[in-house]
Amino acid sequence: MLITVDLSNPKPVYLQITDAVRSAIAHGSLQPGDRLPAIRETAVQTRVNRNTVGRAYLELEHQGLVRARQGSGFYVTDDGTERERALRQEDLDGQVRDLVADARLSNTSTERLLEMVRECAETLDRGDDHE
Amino acid sequence: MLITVDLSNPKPVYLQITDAVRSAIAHGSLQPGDRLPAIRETAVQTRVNRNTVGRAYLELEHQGLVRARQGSGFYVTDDGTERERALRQEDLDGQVRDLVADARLSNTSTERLLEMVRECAETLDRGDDHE
Amino acid sequence: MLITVDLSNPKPVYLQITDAVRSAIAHGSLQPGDRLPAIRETAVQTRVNRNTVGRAYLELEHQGLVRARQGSGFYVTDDGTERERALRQEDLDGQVRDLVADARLSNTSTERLLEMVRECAETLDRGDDHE
Amino acid sequence: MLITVDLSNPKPVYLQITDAVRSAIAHGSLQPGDRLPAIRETAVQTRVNRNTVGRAYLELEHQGLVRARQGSGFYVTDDGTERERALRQEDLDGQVRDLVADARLSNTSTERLLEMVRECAETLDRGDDHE
DNA sequence: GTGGTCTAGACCACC
DNA sequence: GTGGTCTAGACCACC
Repeated sequence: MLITVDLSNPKPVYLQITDAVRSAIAHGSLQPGDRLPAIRETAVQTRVNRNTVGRAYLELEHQGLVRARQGSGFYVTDDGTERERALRQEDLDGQVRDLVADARLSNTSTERLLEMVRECAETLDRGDDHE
Repeated sequence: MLITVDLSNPKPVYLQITDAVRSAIAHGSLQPGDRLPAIRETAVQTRVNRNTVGRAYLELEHQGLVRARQGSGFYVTDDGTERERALRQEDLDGQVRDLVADARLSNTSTERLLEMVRECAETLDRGDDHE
Repeated sequence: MLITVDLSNPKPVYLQITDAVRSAIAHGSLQPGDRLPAIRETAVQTRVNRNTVGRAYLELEHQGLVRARQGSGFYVTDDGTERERALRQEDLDGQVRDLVADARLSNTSTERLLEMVRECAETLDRGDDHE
Repeated sequence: MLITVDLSNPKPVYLQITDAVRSAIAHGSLQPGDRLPAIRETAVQTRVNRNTVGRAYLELEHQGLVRARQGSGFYVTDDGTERERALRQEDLDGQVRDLVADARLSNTSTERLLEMVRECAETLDRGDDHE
């Protein structure tokens, strides 16, 4: 798994790191029992301070996705994959609720909203093809 | 125009106020040249501090929707209605983009996403019926 | 002398009226001893409330430019013309001081500032020719 | 960068702070990506309330010069330097237009106005020499 | 630690 | 009356 960090991105660096790890867990490139890249290693590779990487890993531990083993490293928990998917689904559900509510507030019909989502997805697809 | 504030709503009070005014502008109940209710008046009516209402109005001024006249009040700008509609569309566009991007990150297909939006809208509709 | 009021102008109506009267005094079309148009007359002619015109005249009285005579009307004071010119000069002096100070703050040289003033005046002249 | 506040200055404190930051951006001592001194830090250093500093920073954010990152601080935006220079030019242009227009209203010739500006600048220069 | 929101209350300028 | 500025201090979210 590869972790990339963009310092010009307004998203905090530690969140960029947790997102990268979470994506790897969601995609299966990191599975229950797998070890995360060492903090030092990730710090060197991303040119980020070790404390920042440590904080990102600690955050993942708080979410129950990984577990630290003294002197050994961070490992994806047994139910890490499930938890990750559940968390992600919750986030997406919340976003959809917010979007639908805001569309109401701006007098945008459900049909128009669905169209906007479809168009946006297609634009992204076309962009992906070219990359 | 009526401004209501819900303190249990996680959305900051000052944004609830800007939203109420923006809706009134969008719906035409506040038109270019119209005066907003005075800061003190809105403060009393919503039981919110004057400063908070003032901050909401300042925000609206920064968005170019209203303009303060010293000693007189806040008035909807000449292009307030257009600006309001343009801003609203921008906001929704951004939300849709974020949602679609996040759906990708969680391996949610566009079809599934559209379904989620449709379901959420229907749930809201049913809720509206009962109220 | 003609007083015109533009309701869409952000400048308060009563100030538009005092400005018109002051200009008439400065230009000499209203001289010491001359009577101002009656409040009622001006109100009808400008389609503005009588109270607003009254307030404008009161303001002019506070500035020592005119004097009310019970049951007769408002008259330009003996030293109205001088006072008007002195007030106007003061205002302009203050504006010049502010401008020069602000130019300093924005690293604009005096030469550049003089050029800006000259250009702006020429543009106004050209605009005036065409009207 | 050093921010100084003069309570005897009629200019509102929060604008004195925005001016100081804007000057630092214009001069290059604050560049895109640089962090502004923390709100609390500036508040202590200038002996001004936190809210007032916060309001100044918010103003800068509305002008697109800086951007807040939750829990991290305020950072000069990528196009902050350009925006700052464009805003500054706009401000000065507006002031010059107002001055020239007011000079017309008081029958002051362009030549006389230029002279006033020149004199005022020289007086300021002499004052600066003595300091 | 950082910024974000809110209140209560004072005082001011313009009107 | 109207909005504009400022303080002191509380509490919160994110970090």
